[in-house]
Amino acid sequence: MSLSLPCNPCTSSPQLLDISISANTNGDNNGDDNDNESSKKRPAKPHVKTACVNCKKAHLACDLTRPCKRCVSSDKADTCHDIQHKKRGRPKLRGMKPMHCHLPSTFTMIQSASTSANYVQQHSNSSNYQKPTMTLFLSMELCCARVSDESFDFLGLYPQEFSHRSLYDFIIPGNNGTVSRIHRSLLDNAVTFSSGDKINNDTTHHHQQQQFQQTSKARLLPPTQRTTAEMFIALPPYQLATIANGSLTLKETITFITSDKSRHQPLDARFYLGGGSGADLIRSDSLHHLYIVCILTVPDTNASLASPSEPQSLLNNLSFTNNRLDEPLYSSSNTLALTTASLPEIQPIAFAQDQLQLSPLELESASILDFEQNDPQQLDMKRPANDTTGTAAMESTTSWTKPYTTPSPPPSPSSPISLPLSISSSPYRENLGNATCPSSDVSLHGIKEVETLKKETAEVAKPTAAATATATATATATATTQAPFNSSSKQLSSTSYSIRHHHQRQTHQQPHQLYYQSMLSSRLSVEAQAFASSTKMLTAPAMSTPTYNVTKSRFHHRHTPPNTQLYPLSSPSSSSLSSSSSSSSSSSSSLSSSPSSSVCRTSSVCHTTATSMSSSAPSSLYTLSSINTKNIHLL
DNA sequence: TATCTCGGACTGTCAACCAG
DNA sequence: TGGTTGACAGTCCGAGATAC
Repeated sequence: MSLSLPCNPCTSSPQLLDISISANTNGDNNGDDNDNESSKKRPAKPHVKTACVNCKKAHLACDLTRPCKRCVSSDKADTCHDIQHKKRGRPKLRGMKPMHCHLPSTFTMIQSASTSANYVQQHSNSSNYQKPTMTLFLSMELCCARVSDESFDFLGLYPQEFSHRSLYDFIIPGNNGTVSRIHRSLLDNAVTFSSGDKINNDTTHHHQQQQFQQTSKARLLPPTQRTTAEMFIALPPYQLATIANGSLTLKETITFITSDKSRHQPLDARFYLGGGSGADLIRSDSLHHLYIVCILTVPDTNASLASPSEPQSLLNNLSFTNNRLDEPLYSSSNTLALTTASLPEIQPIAFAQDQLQLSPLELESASILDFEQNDPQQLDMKRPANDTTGTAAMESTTSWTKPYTTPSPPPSPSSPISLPLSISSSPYRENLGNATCPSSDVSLHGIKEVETLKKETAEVAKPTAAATATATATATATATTQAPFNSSSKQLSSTSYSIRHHHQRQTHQQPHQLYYQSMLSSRLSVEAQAFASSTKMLTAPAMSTPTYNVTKSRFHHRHTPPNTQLYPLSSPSSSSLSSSSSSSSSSSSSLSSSPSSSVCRTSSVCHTTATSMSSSAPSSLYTLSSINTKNIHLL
């Protein structure tokens, strides 16, 4: 008769493990006549406290070692790691907790503590206003690596519930496009920032600008941090929240799905590239440290009415005080010292938003325009200042501030917020064209300066673009390709088109598209998946995932349609997931599906990056078969 | 035959509830 | 306050499916 020993966590210790096993052995020896009973009852083998991701996926026994024996035997040692568990036990009654109550949490406390270190508390009385913020640290694939405790207050979801899952899982399907575009913008921001690692600080401003233009070019983004990266756990939140040198900050109101799936919660979201682990967009060798930070706040109707004369935080390092994240980032008085003419030296000029490029993303690309047109006040982009890693070139940006798109009424002429600097500074914004500029909160002065800058940039761009047709994306391309969308630049259209088409023939790809090809996660946006599928990795750079020998794969036989060339990202879905897949993304379905199993599968996909998938073919089997790519086949 | 998938049993954890 | 209950999450057995 076997002994049914409780699987106490203490049994994880080797000593107790041995005791329990021996007890079981004794029990079996004493009662071998009850085979039927013993066969029904579980053996007393204690469960490990945490199974590795591979064993969990396979529903197989794991052990305490890492890599576990099973992973070693199955050649999956490189992907053998623990996953973050959800909170066990009966959940607290969610209805008992008032929404958005600001309970002290470790995360918040740490973040608050960071205020003194990384934030500038410009006005003392602003500290009286405490607004809870929810922070998400995401991989460059928008998979959640770490989430602050406020997730429960905001969405009724525990931080663990975000683990390794895509951000798309938590937003309404209608916002997929918005998030996708933000994602794309961040990727472009990362990929097309100046590749000139060294800019001579002694050069004159004009020379510096030219040098910046010349040294700027598209570059390849190396494999970045996965959601399981140690840094997400090891680094304190305030450090992770540090913005990467050169990153843009994108603001958008995104509607999230709460724990009560029938209820949605709109939140103001700010996205920027995280530099807490040393990522610096100026230094190409640090790009693999990149990740994405998303800060969420509850939309504040009063914020839009905030008077510019109210105490506002100065955009310094992180550009705002963390307890004022909900506020529009009005510039402080010293913002006026900045002029658009000074912007190019620090802006990521190598944006190539070739809107009319005849790529598979044509419609999506054009939607960038819609993005702003449809809701011009939603997108907020500001120049970041940086943290301690700021270079000399970026030091001039430390006072960058940018309150641009808030629902607030246009500032008064006496307001220090007279110039929407981010518009002129951001090539992304520039790319949107004047038609995309919100009319309500942009002063004429600002528009004129924007157009002046565009013209200047375009003039510099023309010869450069013609000479560098082989470049994937350049700032000059930005200046030319945005022309069709810019009514004020029509005089450049003809030239721009010729240059653009020539450029298009050479590359066909934008920076973020290169990234889509390199970071082959099913949790990427539909756009990314579609692009990676359509381009079939033919032009993928050196960082591309090694091709997977699908001839050994089961799903190749199961699911591969005729004449379909398989690539990791575009691998067909498994039969188990195909039923729940949707064209928008697999995210929505996974959220609404059954808890444990679906989460398990979802997280497994999130773990899958180019590196993991390329690690070994057998280990890719599961992932590949789990990827939902129903929409891929529709392309 | 080997390997993989996955339903579901079993068990741990924890908040809510309740009796003393 | 301590015990009980219930809800939920994690582990992994084992049956069935699939590949070779």
